[in-house]
Amino acid sequence: MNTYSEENYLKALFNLGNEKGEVTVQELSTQLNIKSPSVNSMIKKLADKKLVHYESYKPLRLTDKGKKEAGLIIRKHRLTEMYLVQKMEFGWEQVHEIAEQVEHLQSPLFFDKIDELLGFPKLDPHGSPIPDKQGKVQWVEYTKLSDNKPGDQVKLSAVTHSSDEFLKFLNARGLHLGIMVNVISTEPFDGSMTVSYGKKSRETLSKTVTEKLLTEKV
Amino acid sequence: MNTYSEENYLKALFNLGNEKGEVTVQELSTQLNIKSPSVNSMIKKLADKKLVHYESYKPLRLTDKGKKEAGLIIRKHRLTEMYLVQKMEFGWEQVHEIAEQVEHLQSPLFFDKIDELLGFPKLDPHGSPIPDKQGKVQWVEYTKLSDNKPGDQVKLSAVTHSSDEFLKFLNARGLHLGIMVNVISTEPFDGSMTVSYGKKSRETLSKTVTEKLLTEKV
DNA sequence: GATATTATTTACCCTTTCCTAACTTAGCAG
DNA sequence: CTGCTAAGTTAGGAAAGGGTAAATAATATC
Repeated sequence: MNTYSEENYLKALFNLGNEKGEVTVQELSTQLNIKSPSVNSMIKKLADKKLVHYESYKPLRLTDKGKKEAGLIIRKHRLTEMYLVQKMEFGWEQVHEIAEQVEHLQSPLFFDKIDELLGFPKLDPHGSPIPDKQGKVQWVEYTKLSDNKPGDQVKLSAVTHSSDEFLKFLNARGLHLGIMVNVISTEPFDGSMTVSYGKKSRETLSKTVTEKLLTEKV
Repeated sequence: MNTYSEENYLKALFNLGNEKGEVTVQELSTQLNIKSPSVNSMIKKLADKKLVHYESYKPLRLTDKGKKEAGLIIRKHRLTEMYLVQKMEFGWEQVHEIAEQVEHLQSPLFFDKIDELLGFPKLDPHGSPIPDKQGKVQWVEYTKLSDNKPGDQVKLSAVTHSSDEFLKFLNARGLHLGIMVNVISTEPFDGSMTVSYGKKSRETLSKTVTEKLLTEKV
């Protein structure tokens, strides 16, 4: 079994991995708020446990074993978030912090029950896929809102960040998952985008926001 | 805030305390499965934090501050157990282990919500009182089943141990909280007791069992 | 009251996971 | 190709929370 700290490293490696699954020591250090020498030594420990591919001065990559274990932690995190929203009346902006703690609980019984009570959900409240019991993630193809063109009509399906502030920002503007968004225009200068949705006929969103929103064509 | 380990010490001190609230190093050591020198040094740390009264070679006692913090941990434990049984379809014999972990979560929001969803319960699934938000326990006066006399009719209201094996033993015999029990006879030799309840007209229980069952006169 | 036993404490050590300071390597600018 | 910079690494150390072995205090027994 992995320690609390090891689990956090695995999760961060999983979340930070680019297309190739590569992560630098520095990125990990920033994400975890742990200085790089400490990260370095923990990575060696994870490499000993065959969870991470490690070569000096090369980017880090999870092994298949590491990916699986990370996936299982993320599964617990996302199942928890879904349970908190669906069964305990929490808002989608409140659940991340609680799930950060609950994900470390060791009780298959507990998470199986959550899964069952939720009817084996495939997505969490932020639209992220819930890994299966083998830790495998079923990737869904989404397009960033920022990559859409004027005239496009898309469904808001997921967000890539779930910080309290960002989700409150969306709440305040009536932006929730499932809503249809029409792209009216884009501003080449700063990448901002003017859209309409629900009762809003004109709303301008900065690129910082639109690139964190994932959409599907309908 | 206290660490995970400190919380376990506080809880154990609370649970082991006799009428005077006294606990020996050895009792703590046994309960926590930690050798006494380690217990001794942790106790000094807790004494520095004003959570425990400590004098060399004297029994240990929680301070008022210590009692309060222990009470709040036990509150989280018992609320969790109640939630697991009432809202998640777990059996009363399954919830202790999960609650041992959940009790360490830091999220007032989460536990307040549980409390609310349960309708502010006063007792957990084993009949133990749930401390209030100040960590205060409302003691209820129960009599051990073993202290009753032949002819007594009592209600089974609580158990003093919640190990999986003991609760399964009770389940197997149809003994659940709230059931009425009639004392038929007691055996002076080994302290065993013959009782009737529900559909059972004769059932003999060892003293080991009857002294773990708490009853009320009706 | 002396001695034997048990409980508690002290001294010292180990592992985990973090840190800072100093060094090394890789990659880029000129 | 040389040297600079940034990223990564090594060395050494601290705090937390465990452990063993040995010393000391309290308690029980004769």
